[in-house]
Formats: sequence, structure tokens, C-alpha cells
Amino acid sequence: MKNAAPRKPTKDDTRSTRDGAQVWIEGTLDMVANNGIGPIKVERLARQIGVSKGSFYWFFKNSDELLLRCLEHWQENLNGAVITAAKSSSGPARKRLFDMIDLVFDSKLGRYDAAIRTWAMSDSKVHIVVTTVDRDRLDFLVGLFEEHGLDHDSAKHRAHLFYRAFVAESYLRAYPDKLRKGAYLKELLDSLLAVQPAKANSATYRIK
Amino acid sequence: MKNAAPRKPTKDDTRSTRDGAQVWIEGTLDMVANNGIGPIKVERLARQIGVSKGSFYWFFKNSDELLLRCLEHWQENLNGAVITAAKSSSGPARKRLFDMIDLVFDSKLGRYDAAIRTWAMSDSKVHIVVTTVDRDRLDFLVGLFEEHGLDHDSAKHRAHLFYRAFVAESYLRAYPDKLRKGAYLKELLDSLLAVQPAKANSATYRIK
DNA sequence: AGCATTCTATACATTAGCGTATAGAGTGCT
DNA sequence: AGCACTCTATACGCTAATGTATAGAATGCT
Repeated sequence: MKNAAPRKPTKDDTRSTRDGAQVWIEGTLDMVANNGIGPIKVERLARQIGVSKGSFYWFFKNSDELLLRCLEHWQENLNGAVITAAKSSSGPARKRLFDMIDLVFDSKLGRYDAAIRTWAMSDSKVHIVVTTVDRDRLDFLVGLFEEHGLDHDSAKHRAHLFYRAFVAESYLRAYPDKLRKGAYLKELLDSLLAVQPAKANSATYRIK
Repeated sequence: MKNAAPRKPTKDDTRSTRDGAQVWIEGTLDMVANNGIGPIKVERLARQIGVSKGSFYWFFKNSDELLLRCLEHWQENLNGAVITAAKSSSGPARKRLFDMIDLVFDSKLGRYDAAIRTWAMSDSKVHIVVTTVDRDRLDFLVGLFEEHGLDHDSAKHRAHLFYRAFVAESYLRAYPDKLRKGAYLKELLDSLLAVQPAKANSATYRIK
């Protein structure tokens, strides 16, 4: 009775596969990346996307539902895509980490991150999802650091430190020479990967 | 003709010196710390503060002006206070850094930071101020790291790394064992201060 | 006391935004 | 063709919020 069969694409349909809800979700994330969660209003979005409000209330109960769908999309498709790509890539751990940084900075993922973290500060449902995503990413990073040759504890501490630097990247633009996106993170990464804890003063980077 | 003489306190005046505008600014920052910039609405605030809307439009042209005044207050009084306190404190650099962390976590400064950084993402005026504040803080941190005995380059890179970890602190709660506020930062700080670059493998922490 | 100044409270007009109702266009099916 | 289903556009009522106007309380000055 509801959502039985999606519309078949017709001649004027250039972006065929994306159904209506997806257009709203991507349009919203687009706006979110530029303006944050705050000014997300149904009518405003409708104007921006170029479709009417009636469409919105067909797909979503209200704007809360839209935002939750955006959150899912961010978690499953955008964030998931990066980890999937990194997992399926080959080569040494260092190269895969570098590729991952490129991927994140080429996509809009970082900008979404910032907006969603902001949103998480006032909504515990979102907070839980963000925490999960952070954990997934950290686990993955720790794995790569270990694969590079670090023992578990070192890998964990360094991944943690690296991830914090990454998170701060979205918010800090104090040094604009970082226009070359991710350059600082790459340098940091090399520094974190370079130091082998088996050496003499192994306390180095033992942050815990 | 305008703002000539402030009202003298009377018997029912418990919080004497703060004038009306200041009440609004502090009330707003209070709300900002809990709910972010988004839901700041004049009438909502009036209810919260317990004063009427008419008062608001006496002191401020509109809510934009209120927010800008809050930004100034944050920059000059709150942020400035921490730096001033740290500058005027005595003892070795390490102790002063630790005291500073305590101060930041005891005050609401960190929470304001997060809200204002969010705001900065959609307003270039705010962005400029935040950038300035970041620069001031970094300069100050670099100074303390140098005072601790690090050469300028090392101090700069470590301060930068530390500051990123600090900024991320507001957004990352992936590991909830950090309830003891600032604990991670203190450990990190010790690790960053401990390693002397004059030693053999001086490449350590040479992030640049 | 009388007047000016500072600030507060309230009433009002206006607009933005939410959610609903409904008409109807486009498509698939038989 | 006729019907069902999916989706869009528009009109409507309602609430919340903005900003203005204005009356008036509290205080300072002379």
C-alpha cells in the first residue's frame, strides 16, 4: 500500500536512480556542510533544492526524520565508504593511510563531520552515533598502525593522537598555509609512524 | 545623551555592578554553553533570564548584535582571563600549563569554545575572531614550551599538536573514561614535555 | 517638587516556519 | 480507457519569533 513500486525513469530523467528522499537527503547534507545544522528549515531547503514543501512531507514525517535519515546516510554511506575503500585498498599501511587522508579531503566528509559533531552536542541520539563512528574509525586506525609494525599499546596511543589532530582539522584554520588539504596530517602521520618504540627511550609517545 | 550615567544600585540589587547588557550577554553565553548558538532566540532568552523583551531591544539592535557582543566578551574577558591568569602565575612552565588546563576545565570556557567554533563555520566575521584567538593561544603555548627548555621549532610543533588535541577534546567523547576532565591532555602534555630533542634520536616529535 | 534619563513591560503588526489538506499530474497495470 | 498508485504543488491555519511603539516605573539632578 505504501512505497510499493518506485517510479520508472522517463526521458527527462537525467539523474535517474536517486529517488525523491535521496534528493532531499543529499540536498540537506549539502546545506549542512555549508551552513551547519542550525538553519535547516523545510521551506528553506525546498527553495534551495528547487522543489516544493509538499514533496517533503510525502517522504518524511517531519524535519527530525530528515535529519535522522541524513545521519544514517552519513554513517552508512559516506563514513562507511571511506573505511570500506581503505580496507579494500592494498599496499603498505602507510600508503593506505595517506590514500585515506586524500579520500577524506577530496570528499565532503570532513565538512559533514563538523556539522554532525555540532549537532551531536545537543542531541543524544546523534551523540551515540558519532561516538560509534569515532570508535569504528579509531579501531580501524589502530589496526593500520599495528600493521605498520607498532605494538598494540603504541598503535592505540598514536592512532588516538592522530585522530584528535584530524578532528581538530575541521575546526582549526589558525595557520592558513594548510590550504594543501591534509598536509599537516600527513606530516604528523609520518612522524607518528617513524618512531619505533623498540628503541632506547621507548617512553616516547607513550601517552597513556 | 545616551548611556550617560548608569543606574545606581538600590536595596533589592544583589548583583549590583553588572549592567543590563551584561546580564543579557552572560545569560546568552550560559545558554550557548548548554544548547549551542542555534536556539538563541530573543523571547526564549528573555523568559530564561527572567526579564522582558523590551529590555533587550533597549540594549541591542537585534540578536546579531547580541551575538557579536557575546563574541567580544568571549574573546576579551573569558579567553583573555585564562591567558592573563596563566601569564601572571609563577613556577615552572609545566606547572603553569597544568594549572591552565585545570582553569579551562573548571570554567565553562571549553563549552563556549565549541559553540563559537560552530558559529564560526557559517559566519566569516566570527571565523576571523576565532582564528585570532587560536593564534594568540598558540603563541602563548609555544612560549611556555620554549620556557620549558625546547628549541623554537620543537616548541612550535608540540604546542600545535597539543592544541589540536585540546580542540578535539570538546568534540570527542569516544572514550568516556575521560570523565576526569583534561586527564588525557595532561598525560599528553607530560609526554610532549618529557622528550628532549637534544637527545640522540631527535627526530622524535619533529612533526614539521 | 519637577523634569530628564534610563530601563522595563506590554501590546501590536509582521513574517517565518510547521504541518495538513487537497487537487491533480504522471505513470503502470489490466 | 479506466483505475490505482506515487509524487508534486498550492493553499490554509497555527504558532513562534521578530521588531516597533508606547506607557510607565525607578532613579538622578537641580
